[in-house]
Amino acid sequence: MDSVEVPEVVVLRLPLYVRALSQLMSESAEVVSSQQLGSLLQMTPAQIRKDLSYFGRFGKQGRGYNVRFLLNELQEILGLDREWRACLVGVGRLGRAIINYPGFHRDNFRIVAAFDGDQSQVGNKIGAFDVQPMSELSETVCDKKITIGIVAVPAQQAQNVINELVENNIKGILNYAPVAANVPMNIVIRNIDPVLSLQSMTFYLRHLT
Amino acid sequence: MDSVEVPEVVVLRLPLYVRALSQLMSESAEVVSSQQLGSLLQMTPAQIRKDLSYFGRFGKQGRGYNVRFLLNELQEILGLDREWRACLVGVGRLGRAIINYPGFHRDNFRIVAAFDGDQSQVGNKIGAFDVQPMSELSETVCDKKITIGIVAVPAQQAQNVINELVENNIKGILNYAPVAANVPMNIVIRNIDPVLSLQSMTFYLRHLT
DNA sequence: ATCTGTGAAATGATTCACAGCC
DNA sequence: GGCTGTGAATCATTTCACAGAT
Repeated sequence: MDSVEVPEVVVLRLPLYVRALSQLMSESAEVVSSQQLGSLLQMTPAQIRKDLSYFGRFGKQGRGYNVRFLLNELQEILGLDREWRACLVGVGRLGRAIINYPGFHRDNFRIVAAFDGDQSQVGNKIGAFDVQPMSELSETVCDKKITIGIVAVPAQQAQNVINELVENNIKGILNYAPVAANVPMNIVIRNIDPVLSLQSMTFYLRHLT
Repeated sequence: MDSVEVPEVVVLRLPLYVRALSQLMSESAEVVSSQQLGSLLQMTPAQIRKDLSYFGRFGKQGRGYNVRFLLNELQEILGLDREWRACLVGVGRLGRAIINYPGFHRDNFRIVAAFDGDQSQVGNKIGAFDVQPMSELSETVCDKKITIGIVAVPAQQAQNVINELVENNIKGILNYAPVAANVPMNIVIRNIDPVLSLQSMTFYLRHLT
């Protein structure tokens, strides 16, 4: 219940459980043990049980967890039982790819507006909607009940864009720009940075060939 | 030196240091303290010093770290002092976006081949090269000295594709498919999954509106 | 017999705090 | 005065191991 004392690492793992449970649902599994879930996700059963125990007692001793029930509970805990609306900032190649990526939509994250600081992009049609100028951010965020901003601008502009988003009432930021952006403590930011992933990977590969 | 006992969290942070140092270089900074680096990256100076101490003594007491020198050392530690070649598997929308993403190339990661299991994609031109059938994987990996595989296929096919990559001598995998893939212990895998990021974000946002 | 939920123990990561050097 | 490098202390996370439920 008291989300303040749930370790962040635990929260980061909950979506993995949601995904595994969704898969089990689609396979018509009715019950799953922490053991099975663990081997599906390559984690120890103890960790799964401990993680879940932060939020309640969802299992039955001797049996395991009801798949549908646990999935529902976790979705509610994560706030996934509703639609989330996001705006995209930056409609270059990356931004366009993000808009067209069907994965967000499938999981109830809807991109409902697109902005760009570049005048030459403004007014262009991208998918279903027009690219808007940043000056319309405030109004659109309010009108369309947007809570999440997706940042797909060049590194140099990212911090400014993020500042603008925060000033205009955006609460969560998914940042694709390769920068360690600064945000106020009450804002949640997540960075997507494949180059960083590769650069830590090569540490382990460097002695090959 | 002995990379086995460097904690993985530390390795994951090194690329952040590399990036910050690159930026400092471009601003012609010559020296930087753990303090300054920390405020740039929002980390404690102690953590930075401790992280670096796993690999050597790079700083000068009373002064700090020479930017160029530290950058070079870290790049060498991470194996970034050479080019890494990767192949892409899956040339759908996501795959095409990945090929066109200039960020990899800028940091010396080169995508040098593209594959797709779908016959109708094979032979199409994507950027500079032809889409190849999976049957040519083995030969191409060998000929072009590819060590990294980038997976951009639908979730359902991902594990199979990853298995094929591993069987064909790929040592590192950057996986964009939303699955918890299984790989042998000697293979390094990194997952890029923006939906997971959003789903853990909403935990903190769920009580808004 | 099987599996959860959970305190306690063990392990791991971060931060402190200071000696030593510039 | 300022800063690094690092043991020691603190704090966080994972794993163990078992009582209790089915």
